[in-house]
Amino acid sequence: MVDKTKGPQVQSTVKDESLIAVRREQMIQGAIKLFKEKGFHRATTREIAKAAGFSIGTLYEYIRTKEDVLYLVCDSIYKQSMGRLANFEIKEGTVDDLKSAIREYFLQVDGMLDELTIMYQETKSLSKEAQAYVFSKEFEIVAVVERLLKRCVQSGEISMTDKQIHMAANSLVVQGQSWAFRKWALHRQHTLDEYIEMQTTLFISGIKGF
Amino acid sequence: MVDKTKGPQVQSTVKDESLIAVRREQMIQGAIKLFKEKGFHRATTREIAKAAGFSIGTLYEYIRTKEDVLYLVCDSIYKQSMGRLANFEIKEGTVDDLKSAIREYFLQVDGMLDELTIMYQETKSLSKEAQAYVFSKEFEIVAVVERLLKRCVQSGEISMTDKQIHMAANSLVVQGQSWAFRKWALHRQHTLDEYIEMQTTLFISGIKGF
Amino acid sequence: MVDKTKGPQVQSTVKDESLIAVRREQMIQGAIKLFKEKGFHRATTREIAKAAGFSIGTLYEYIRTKEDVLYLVCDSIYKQSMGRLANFEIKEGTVDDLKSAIREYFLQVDGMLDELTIMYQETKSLSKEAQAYVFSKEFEIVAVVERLLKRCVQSGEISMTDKQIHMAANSLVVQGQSWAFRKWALHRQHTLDEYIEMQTTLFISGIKGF
Amino acid sequence: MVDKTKGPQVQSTVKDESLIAVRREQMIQGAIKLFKEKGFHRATTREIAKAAGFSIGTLYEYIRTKEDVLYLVCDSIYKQSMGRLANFEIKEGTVDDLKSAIREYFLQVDGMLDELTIMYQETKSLSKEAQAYVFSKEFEIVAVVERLLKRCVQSGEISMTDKQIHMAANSLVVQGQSWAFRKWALHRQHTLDEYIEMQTTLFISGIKGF
DNA sequence: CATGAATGAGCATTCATTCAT
DNA sequence: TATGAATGAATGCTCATTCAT
Repeated sequence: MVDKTKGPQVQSTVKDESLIAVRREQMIQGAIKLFKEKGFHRATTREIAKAAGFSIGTLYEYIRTKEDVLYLVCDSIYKQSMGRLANFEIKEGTVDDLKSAIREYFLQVDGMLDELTIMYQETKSLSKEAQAYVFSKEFEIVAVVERLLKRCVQSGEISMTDKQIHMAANSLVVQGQSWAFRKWALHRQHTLDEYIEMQTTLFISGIKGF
Repeated sequence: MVDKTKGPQVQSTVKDESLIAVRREQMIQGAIKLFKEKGFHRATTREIAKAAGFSIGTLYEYIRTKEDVLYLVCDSIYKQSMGRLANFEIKEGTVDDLKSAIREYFLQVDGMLDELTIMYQETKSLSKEAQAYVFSKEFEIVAVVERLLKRCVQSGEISMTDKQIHMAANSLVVQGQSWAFRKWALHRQHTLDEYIEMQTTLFISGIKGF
Repeated sequence: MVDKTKGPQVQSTVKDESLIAVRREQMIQGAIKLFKEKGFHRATTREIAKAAGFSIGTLYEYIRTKEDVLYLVCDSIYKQSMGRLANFEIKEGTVDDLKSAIREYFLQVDGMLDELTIMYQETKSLSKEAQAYVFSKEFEIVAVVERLLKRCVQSGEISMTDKQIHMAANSLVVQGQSWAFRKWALHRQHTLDEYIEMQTTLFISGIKGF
Repeated sequence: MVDKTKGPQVQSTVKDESLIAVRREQMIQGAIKLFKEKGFHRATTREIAKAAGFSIGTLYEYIRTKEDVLYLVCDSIYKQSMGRLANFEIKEGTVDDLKSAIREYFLQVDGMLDELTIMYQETKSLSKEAQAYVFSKEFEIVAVVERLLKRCVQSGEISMTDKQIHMAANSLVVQGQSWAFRKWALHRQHTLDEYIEMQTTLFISGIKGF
């Protein structure tokens, strides 16, 4: 049930669609590496082109403005995380399912630490339109968790109102993301497994309190 | 027990310390307003000077680089939140104390929504040195919560290991901050009171699970 | 007695002369349309190619530089006006002949308003060499008028020195062209017929004053 | 009776009005020299700044876009010619007055050959708004001549309708300007005095024909 | 011959910072 | 101390031209 809504499309003067895909992928990978190092604002278009492996002129054959690069990067990251989240859906409504879903989610976050950090720090540099699209993608992720919780409620294992579900889902998602954007605070004190275990306990006990 | 560690000092060609204080306060207030609107990178030094109420020349009498302004702003915001957190300390170790501390903290966050958002989005633009200082301030905030939890453990009301305390304190702090940086996701669905109540339940039940 | 002097030749990698002629005609028509709208400098080679109906690569099979396009356009316009002027020659030397020649010339100008405006505004963008050629074409047009006047002098209907003839011929040509390049000043106040009539009176009475 | 209508104002970040006047004058003089050589499009802003005697940064303290420079140049040229035309007005309505006014006008054109050529070639590069303003200045010049002719009609020395006056005034103005923009065709054949004399005869005899 | 992707020199414009007054 | 004019390195973006397919 992945949302197929297309966000604002980035224009290209190149016609060959598959070439566009290839070049944009190069661009995105180069840009992610660069943005990690210096952030979006300090990265120049020339550096982005170089990191992507082509010239500044070629870069602009595939985008219209520098902001387009950021948008493509953010879009790509979200698509990547949504892709990984898709298999959460097939689970039943037991608490054990929830636990393994949480584990799965945290593992995914851990596999995309830099990407998620970029997303968190640079989204505000997008146009309002692009921001809205990125936020809609974030909503989808929260919605996945909400659906998991609803299933647990339906199965009678836990009891929560819709508001509580919405709030808890947001909390869990944020908690996961904090493993990325609070690296400096968390990674030195906790291993990923420890952290997952503790977060799972905190969350499961927490929602049982409702 | 507020930490008095001074961070990297910002140089000024002006000698009158009280004048420096006055001008920097003007600068910080103007800059916060500006950064809210356009972010640090898009705000120009001229605009900052204008927002502060003096000329670009005067601005540079009180700072050395544009980054200094951001540093002063971040420092000011942290000092402000630390000031408000100070009274948490005087509480005893009951769960009710903890609950009211949580409420107090969330109220504080709600009173500094824009400031905290700026902090979250712009910290990465600081020099490594200044970032380290700002992070140390963040650690202090977490430390306040850790101390609260420890007192609860000491009073026997709850039972947690040090690692769990560290992790839970971080979680709570992040959860509070998310009220600021996930405004778009949370404020339309929940009132502040609702949100505090749910977060409190989630957290208290959660840590009781340890 | 049309001058057959060839101007600087534009190189092409294509060998089929008739194909060259076809493609260049497409190019010239497209370019005229484009230059009307945005002028030579603001029109890109891509746009020229598109307006001509082929790709940028093909465009460059038939020219060497963007300036070549302008040259071909200017050359084409002059050839067109020279072609139309050719029949002036066959007239005798009466003032009535002169009058109808003037009318004919102004009608021709009116049929090439946009083209002449392009010529007037863009000639300076040509290389010195190409400019010289275009000027030589302009001289030919003036020469046509000079010959007309000379015949009137020979027939005894009017009396003018060579210098006066040269100057009057230039004046008439400019006056005609001004119907194109001062459109904004003249077309709202005068119909073409009115204008021709007044110009004819002014000119004929004028030269009779010599 | 110089028109004092202000055209679109060019913004400056500099506050000192008299300094603005000085720097813009430097800019205009440098730009005229440069535009003479290479035209507006081929002149870079850096070259303009250099020709004006200051840095690129300073240039942009006094204008907002490159087009502003062209506008300032055109405006300055028109103001200059209008200033010189002002004294035409004081004449009476004799044909001799007209003759000396014509002479005066042609002398003025001769003193502004390059400037007028720039005007003729670059006006089209201005924005529609700026173009409209420049055209209105041109209308004023024509209007001066119209007034001269009207006075001659009133004094009974010649007889012309309003339409004829409008058309003749335009013709005379164009004829004068052609001394500048057809330099290559006229200056080699005629001295200024010769040219003025012939043009005067042509024009006076011409309008007497109405 | 035709195509269109690739190239990079070149350009307008911005903005942090300095310094003479 | 305060001011604001001057500076020029840096940057996003364009576009004429080339060349492999």
